[in-house]
Amino acid sequence: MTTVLIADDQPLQRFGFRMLLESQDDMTVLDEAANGTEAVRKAADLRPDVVLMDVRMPGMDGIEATRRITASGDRTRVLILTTFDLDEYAYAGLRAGASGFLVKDAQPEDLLSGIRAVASGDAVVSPGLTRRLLDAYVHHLPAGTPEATAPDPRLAALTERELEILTVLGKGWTNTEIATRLHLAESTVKTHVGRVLAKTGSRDRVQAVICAYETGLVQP
Amino acid sequence: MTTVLIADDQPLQRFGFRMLLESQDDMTVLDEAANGTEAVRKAADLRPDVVLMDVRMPGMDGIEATRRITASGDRTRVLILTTFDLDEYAYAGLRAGASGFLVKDAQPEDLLSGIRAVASGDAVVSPGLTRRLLDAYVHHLPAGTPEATAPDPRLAALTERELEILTVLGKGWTNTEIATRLHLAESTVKTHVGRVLAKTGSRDRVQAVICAYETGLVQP
DNA sequence: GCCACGGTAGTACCGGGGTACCACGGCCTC
DNA sequence: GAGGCCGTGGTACCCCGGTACTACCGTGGC
Repeated sequence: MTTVLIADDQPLQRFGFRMLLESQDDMTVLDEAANGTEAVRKAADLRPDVVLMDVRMPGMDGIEATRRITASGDRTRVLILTTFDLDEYAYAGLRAGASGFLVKDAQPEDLLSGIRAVASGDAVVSPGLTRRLLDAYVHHLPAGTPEATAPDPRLAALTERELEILTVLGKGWTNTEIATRLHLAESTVKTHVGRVLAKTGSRDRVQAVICAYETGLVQP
Repeated sequence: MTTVLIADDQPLQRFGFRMLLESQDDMTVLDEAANGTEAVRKAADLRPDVVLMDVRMPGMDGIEATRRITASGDRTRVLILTTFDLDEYAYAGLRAGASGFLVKDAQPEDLLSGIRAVASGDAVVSPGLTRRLLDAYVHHLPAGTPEATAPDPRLAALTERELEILTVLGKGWTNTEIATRLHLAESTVKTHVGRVLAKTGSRDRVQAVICAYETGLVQP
């Protein structure tokens, strides 16, 4: 069950969100807040999974409230909602620690799936902003990916496929899961896993996962 | 009306996508392709608004096909679909010019709204990847993220002994090793491990180790 | 006194994981 | 064409890991 705190200065807006969220089996609205100060206090009090945060509010605004909530150390995630997808708001909100940024004219389903994604630790931003973020990101990293090609000697002997297998081992997948999701026979998976263990000097998949973390192939 | 070309080597998968898309009033499937070469040819021929592109295909893969399609100068956008969100695929695909990257286990509505977003020039990536992109992006900005993670709630329920067990699980120890090195009976170790798994929501010790890394209990 | 909780330990059972081996097609390089 | 590497698949076997119970003993709180 995902618990939500709604922070918005417009009662009618809050009502709409509450109706939408309460119609879902897996969501419940803990409380509402009409400004940033109230949002920070109630977030600390109720420890909701997600705070639905409006940007423009009297007194403390949503950005500052987001900063304080994410700085508190609680697990609470903030999803910022605004009427316009002005970049200044978005970037400021994301730098303040928000897990997402959606425009209010999004489809209800988008809002719901956004809340679910944020609650599970993922991030969500509206498509228009994604485009701009992506451009900025690709522009910032012209050549390679963060971990372009593994420099760690322990992974040097691994083939592409074996690196792939090691990566999904790092996700905690079982052999049968790997088989179905990669469209392979389980015997093939076992062969690959066996070779990964041999080449990385791991006794079992647990040590292989540790190896994956230590080499930076997968990251927490 | 958004025109779409479906590129996937699995006929059943293509059929599913076609059924879903054709059920929408504003979409039409121009044609299908079973590999990258075919996708490039048909994209140049039919000039679809969007190409739904699978990554893994025999012959030319989806990444290379994406590169050629976006390099052609046509207005055609490419939305990459894959079974799992391995970063290598995502980054490679996005660098190849794709406008989006979604995992196949996404909700049908997410796929549809993704196609519409891409067709209108926006970009879409799956929530999990958004998180990582965002982290990388924010990390590149002057103002850092206040990611001060206090003791993770997933570990809150664990007793001292159980934290100890989880820590040595993170070292890759087997049950018998834990037993001898901590001077316990193996049955006791099993009891502890079982409780750790239950409390951390892990299916097996592999997932528990991942949890240990993600919570920062053990570090690479 | 009693109860809850944490740590310890036991038994029984079964499924998945890991090993050892073999095999075949595709691709590359001599 | 021969050989090697890689990815794929198969069979057979054994053991560890995980589950589902139950049980006892301290300690601390009411």
